[in-house]
Amino acid sequence: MTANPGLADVARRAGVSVATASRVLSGRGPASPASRDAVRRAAGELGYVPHPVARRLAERSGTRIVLAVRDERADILRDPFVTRAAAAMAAATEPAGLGTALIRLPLNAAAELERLAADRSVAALVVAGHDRDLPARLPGGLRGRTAMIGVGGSDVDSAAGIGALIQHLCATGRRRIALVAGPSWLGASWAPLTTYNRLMRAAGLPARVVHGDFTAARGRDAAREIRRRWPDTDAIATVSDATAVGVLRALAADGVRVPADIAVTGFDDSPLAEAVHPGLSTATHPVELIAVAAVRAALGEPAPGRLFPSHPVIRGSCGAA
Amino acid sequence: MTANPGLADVARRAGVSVATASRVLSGRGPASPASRDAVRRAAGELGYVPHPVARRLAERSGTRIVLAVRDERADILRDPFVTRAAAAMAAATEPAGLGTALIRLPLNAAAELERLAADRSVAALVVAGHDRDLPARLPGGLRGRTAMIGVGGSDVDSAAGIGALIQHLCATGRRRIALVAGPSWLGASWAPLTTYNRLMRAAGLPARVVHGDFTAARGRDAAREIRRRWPDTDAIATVSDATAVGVLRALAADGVRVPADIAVTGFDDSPLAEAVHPGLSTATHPVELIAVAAVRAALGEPAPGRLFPSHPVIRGSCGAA
DNA sequence: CTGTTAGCGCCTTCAA
DNA sequence: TTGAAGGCGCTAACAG
Repeated sequence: MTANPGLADVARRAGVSVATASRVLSGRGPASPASRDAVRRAAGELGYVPHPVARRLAERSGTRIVLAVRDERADILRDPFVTRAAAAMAAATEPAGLGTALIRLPLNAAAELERLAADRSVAALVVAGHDRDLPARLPGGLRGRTAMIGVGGSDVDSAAGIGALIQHLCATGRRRIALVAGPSWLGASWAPLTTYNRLMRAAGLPARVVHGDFTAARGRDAAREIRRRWPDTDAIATVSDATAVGVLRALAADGVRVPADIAVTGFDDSPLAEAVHPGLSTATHPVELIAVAAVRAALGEPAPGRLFPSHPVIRGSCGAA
Repeated sequence: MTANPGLADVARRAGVSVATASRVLSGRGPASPASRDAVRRAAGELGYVPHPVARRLAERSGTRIVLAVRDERADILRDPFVTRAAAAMAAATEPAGLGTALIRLPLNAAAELERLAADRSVAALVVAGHDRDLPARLPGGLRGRTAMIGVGGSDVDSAAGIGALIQHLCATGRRRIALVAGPSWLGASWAPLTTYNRLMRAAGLPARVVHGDFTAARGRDAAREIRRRWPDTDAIATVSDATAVGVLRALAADGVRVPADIAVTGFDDSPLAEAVHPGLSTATHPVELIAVAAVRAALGEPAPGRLFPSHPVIRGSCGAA
């Protein structure tokens, strides 16, 4: 077996020029059915495999997608949400001959953004955990090849998912429902919060909100704060499984029965949800679909959608009172 | 601001040829101190950023590392271990201008391996979850640029980590210690198992082994099997947190107290371990370090090591009897 | 619709 | 130690 056949070999065997072979194989320019067939057949017979790197160089398009996670925490790249998204992107970029790179972007990182914009190996950028005004501060060179995960980009319909859980709580007799919301600076916190407020108002129930941060530690504190401020609370909804786990731990430690005394719900449907006892009622978070949609959007391909459904998963933590 | 400066611009400004500029900036060929300085300065003043894609094309080296996970389960790419490893690799490849791609490799996947070998965008391959004989079946083109994660490659010192947990069990008075080992076909199952056997023999204790598969469901069944076969068991060690969680669930459901009646240990120090109640004693699994070492090894760079330490993390699940 | 001709930006022999 | 020249493999104008 000789070295890898190149486009020239295919063209020669098909009796056409390299330009025509290129057009056929890359699916861009025009080509007659006849030469189309000839090229395809020749490529097949030769076992031709295009060289993605050469292709990308010629079309000046870069060979990798960078997932930039905006967060101040140094260990954010180990966060389960981030690893799931990065892995999904790495899987999604494989068939295209591309790769995925992962980077943390401190909130104030203009220099890093400039560097990414100047790096011609970057085909596209996907940003997660952004605030509202990031798009405006994006270097010009990145515009048109950047997609967002979260508010304003590919996102989970957290309002629907958490809304369904809250309605389930109402339907099963809970009347004093508190919410551990997300951090107020994060855009993603807004939808669940307004949904909660709307549902409480519609049902004539009081709104009881404290803010969390997606950690179990804060969930613990939040649970205690809620019980101190509103002792008759009979349900605690949260916006992340990790937070809900913290709530469960605090309630168990304080001798509160779940779900008999207080029902608890999470969000994400992570492995945690079915590991704890009682099983945590939660709602799904299709991170993989979202990540893939963001990749396609960033590459300028038709994306399969922007808002992905979240389905409630009912387990023991919000059973009958 | 003009377009991105190229090597030619740098060379012109430094008063040397592009060849010399290339030698200096790529750090390969010889170069006199004088031209070295001139080139470096020119590059700095121009804000020169090399084009990784062009460079890789010229040196025929590929632009991405592929992580291939060998498993029959279609959803293996969502496994927390896999996502952690993929994310770590995506982070590790970023500074080099490379990317990471993720792919599942069925056990019998010669064709896929051939495809990877023929794909010139693949700089290197990292294989996880392999069996012993994979290296021998690797296509020739992949040899020299493939690294393994697990037995025979970059791995966690699971024998030490799990050994420490078992010794802790012994030291705290456990005498009937069972092990839920890994699947027998997996090379990684061997080290913990032999360590367990050795420790039991040394302590004059009976060996009680059943096989698991890293799932909670199997952990449940394994716990029941153990209690049926050896009713006086007072500790159950496992080789994964997920399995241990299944064990905990089964014991709780059957009215067995942990740790009073039976102590339980896991492995991985995953988020599950501190979410469950009682907290799961486990040992750390430095997946990130392992993944990075595998990347370096696959790229032919000096790797920081092959066997990474695992430290026990003691929580409530193996407290005093 | 097709072929010719330049690149894409860098590396690397080779002779000097 | 240096420079000139020829790739790396493919795409993209531009005539035909």
